[in-house]
Amino acid sequence: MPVKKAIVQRKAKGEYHHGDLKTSLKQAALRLVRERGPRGFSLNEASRLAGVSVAAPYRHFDDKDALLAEIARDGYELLKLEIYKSVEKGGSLRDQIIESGMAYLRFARNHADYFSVMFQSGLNRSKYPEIERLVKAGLGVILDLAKQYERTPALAEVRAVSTWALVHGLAMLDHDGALSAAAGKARSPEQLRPVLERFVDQPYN
Amino acid sequence: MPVKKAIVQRKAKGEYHHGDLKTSLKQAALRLVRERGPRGFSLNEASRLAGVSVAAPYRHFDDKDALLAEIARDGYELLKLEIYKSVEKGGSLRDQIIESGMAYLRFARNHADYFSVMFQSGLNRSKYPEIERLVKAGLGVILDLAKQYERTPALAEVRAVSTWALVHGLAMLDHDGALSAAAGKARSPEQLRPVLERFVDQPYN
DNA sequence: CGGATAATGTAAACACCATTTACAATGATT
DNA sequence: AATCATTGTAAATGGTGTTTACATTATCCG
Repeated sequence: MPVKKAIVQRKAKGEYHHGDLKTSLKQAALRLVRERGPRGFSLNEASRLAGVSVAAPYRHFDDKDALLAEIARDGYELLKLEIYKSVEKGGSLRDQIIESGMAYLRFARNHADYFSVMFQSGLNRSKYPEIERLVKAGLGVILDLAKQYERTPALAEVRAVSTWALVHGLAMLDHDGALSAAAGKARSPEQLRPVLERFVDQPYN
Repeated sequence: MPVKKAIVQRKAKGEYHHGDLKTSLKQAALRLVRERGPRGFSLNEASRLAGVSVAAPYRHFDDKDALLAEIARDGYELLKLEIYKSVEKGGSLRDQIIESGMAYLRFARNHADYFSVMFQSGLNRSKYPEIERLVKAGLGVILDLAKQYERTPALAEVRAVSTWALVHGLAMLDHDGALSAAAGKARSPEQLRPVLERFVDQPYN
């Protein structure tokens, strides 16, 4: 019979060890980001949420940035998975491209907390090579699709870069409400599908 | 004969008043952002750079966020100016659209510090209506161009949103080095011009 | 099994930071 | 010249990131 789970697993009262402090800290951080924005997160408060002293996190992370970076990494991995899933769902090449873009847009919506940490926390990504690696791998997927879609490598590169930028830009603008603010109405990711379709369907001559 | 200007105007030794503390603080903040990233800025250090006590900033800004917000506002205004300039430079409608996009890309490069504060500082923009207003005005420009460029309002909206997103996405990816990292070589904004041209030249049927 | 050792926690301390308060110096106005 | 708003200071408060020395627990090896 499992103990009732809090949103963030706290250390049990009489215990000395927490059990899974690392993931608890990440959850706590994400919760703080969700509630107070990408800058509203402090290690101390996360420690408190996990029921642990303020020095405990340093057994699991070099410093605050390292915790943030690991969350970002988790986010990139999550995003990668969702994109893979949507590509593997098959369909025509064109549909694969569109679906992977839609997966990106849905990710920005459904995991706004991760998205904030990934793109708005001001993290120095170059200090964390594993993240760089994931970003490049992400572009690799897009580039592969584009190469099949276009006749020449040069066209493929243009196609890949612009598709990536368009999707990322849409996700960004959507993420901080610029789109719905501009339109004066709420927008679901699905409503952006035509934008993506039009873009993908246009030939590069 | 003007006094030799430091990068950030410091208070003169014997003086009690600074003279232009407000802009000095903004310059100091921008410098810190430039040198240490969007999170590497503290009011205390900015005060020190301006040669003033840590309480002085509060005569000019409600709090730290208000200073950040004002810098962001300056950035939006600067961007607006550059876009206006490039639109007014004339040329065909198509060229106006492309040139305003290029102005955006150049801005992200030449004013990376402002760009960071505007889009990566995690500022709560909804708390600062003047910024919201500027963002909407920016979209207004794009929407106007798109309306002239397309036959129907619906097409114009799609055109406007996707153009905005593409340009913003390119600027973002360029800003944090994702593009050059992916290509394995440096990229100048000019090298992105073909991406923009192809996009604008594609008809929406 | 039991003891050594690694892993994981705590408490206390440090320097820094954002912000407030009471007060001082200066500038502007009548 | 007296008055009052503006703009600065010093000192204090409570929060933060991080380190250090020490305590507890888990793990591994004889």
